[in-house]
Amino acid sequence: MSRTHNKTQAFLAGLPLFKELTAAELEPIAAGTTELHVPRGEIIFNRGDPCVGFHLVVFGQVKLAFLSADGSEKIIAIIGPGSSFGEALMFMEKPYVVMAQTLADSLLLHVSKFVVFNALERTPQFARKMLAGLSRQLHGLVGDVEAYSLQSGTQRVIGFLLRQEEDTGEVAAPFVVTLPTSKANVASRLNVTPEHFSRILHDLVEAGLISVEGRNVNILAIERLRTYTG
Amino acid sequence: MSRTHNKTQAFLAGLPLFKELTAAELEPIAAGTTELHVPRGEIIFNRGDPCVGFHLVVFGQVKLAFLSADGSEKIIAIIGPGSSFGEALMFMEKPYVVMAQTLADSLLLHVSKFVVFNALERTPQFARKMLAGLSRQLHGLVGDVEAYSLQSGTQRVIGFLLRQEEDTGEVAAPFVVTLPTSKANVASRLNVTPEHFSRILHDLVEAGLISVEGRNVNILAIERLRTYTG
DNA sequence: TCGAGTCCTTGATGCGCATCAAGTGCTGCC
DNA sequence: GGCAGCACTTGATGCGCATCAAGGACTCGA
Repeated sequence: MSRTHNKTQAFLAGLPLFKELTAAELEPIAAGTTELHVPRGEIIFNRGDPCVGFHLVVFGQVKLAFLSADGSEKIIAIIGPGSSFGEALMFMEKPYVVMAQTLADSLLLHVSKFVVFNALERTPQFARKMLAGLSRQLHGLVGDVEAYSLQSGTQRVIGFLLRQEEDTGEVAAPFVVTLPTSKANVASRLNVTPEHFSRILHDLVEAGLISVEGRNVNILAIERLRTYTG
Repeated sequence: MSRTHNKTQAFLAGLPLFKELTAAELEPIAAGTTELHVPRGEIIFNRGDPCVGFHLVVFGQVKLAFLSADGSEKIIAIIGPGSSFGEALMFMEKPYVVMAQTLADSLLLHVSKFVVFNALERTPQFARKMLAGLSRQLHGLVGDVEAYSLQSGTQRVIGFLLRQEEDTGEVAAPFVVTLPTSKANVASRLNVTPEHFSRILHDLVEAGLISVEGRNVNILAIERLRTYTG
């Protein structure tokens, strides 16, 4: 076992996905895993590229997006440390349908399809974890579809702000939410234009529900925010 | 083994999901499976109901939808024979986020969480199949998100018509596509109002690309349809 | 200290689509 | 045969949001 594998294995062992595996089970997985140091703005894969494994974010930030015919793009997910992406296509033997690009200098792990499939044969807990991971992603997408279909842009923005709060474990207003990336990126993630996003924030400020300083959003009246319709 | 289990087991054995399992592996799964004869219009589960297994459609048709605050609904999937639904929530230990309702008299199988988890422990091929199934659903939803974000209503309708053609294995125009359910339901699935859907079909007829007779849509010029923008 | 680049805001205009409101045609049922 | 009820269409109107077009505001490097 090389030194690199040791380090990789230590990374893997810390992730929820591999938590319950023994060192002996983890070792072959680490052997099929490569570290990727990717500077900000680099493309990890494009739509149409073949998928030979899946990715994990150790640190940094990655966006998943598709490109429209006219060159503009739509972000469908922003992936942070501890999360993975690209599993689904690995199990379908299909090329990627979205592109992935770093939003910040990042350390990624790429786990090859081969060792994943081997691990599935041997360790049922790993299969359960993978199933749980895919299920979570599916659940998230269902939520997105619901938001896109049933809610206005304003409601999606409010929902996003409130979810950030949940994630950071805050309980009562006032408190600060920091946008995970630029406003333009968040806007794309929420399926509105940057201009519209700006106007929505403006309206929420006018209504006395939030205040904004750069990427920091102060939640001033969380209950009124929850019930705000515009 | 009861007679009912025998029949259930025969159903299961015919499904892709269980194709590679031996009779001995299938038997306990059949034992945890119940047949549901559900008349058209019946609700199978509601948002918020606990999830204790997943469903398979043997024959009939099921819609998955969420309800908006004002009582209207948005269909996110129309499930036909051989397909399953509700797996993701089973693996997440969360209540349903959508409701399911039959669009036609249907025969469903409900496979309990318990036997699924047991089968996962024992048979890796089954885990692979489940992973593939979830991946396919994820892939479909990503496609939906792309369509909602990047395409117009007209493009979604055209995409839908062309996909029906793929599914039925047709190759060259002219040929007939039959809508899987009422126009209002298809419209909801495509995230447009029934009125708008009607106008879109009207436009396509005017452009000489299709003709419509009830639920049958004649594709007259498939290539021009592919490139039509409005 | 200037200019250039990024990121964001603000305003004017218009399109896509929903909404509201009547129809029309069909099927079934007494 | 006539009426009820559903599925669909057609028309008028308006809202939500994109688009196009200029600005600010901040950071950086020379």
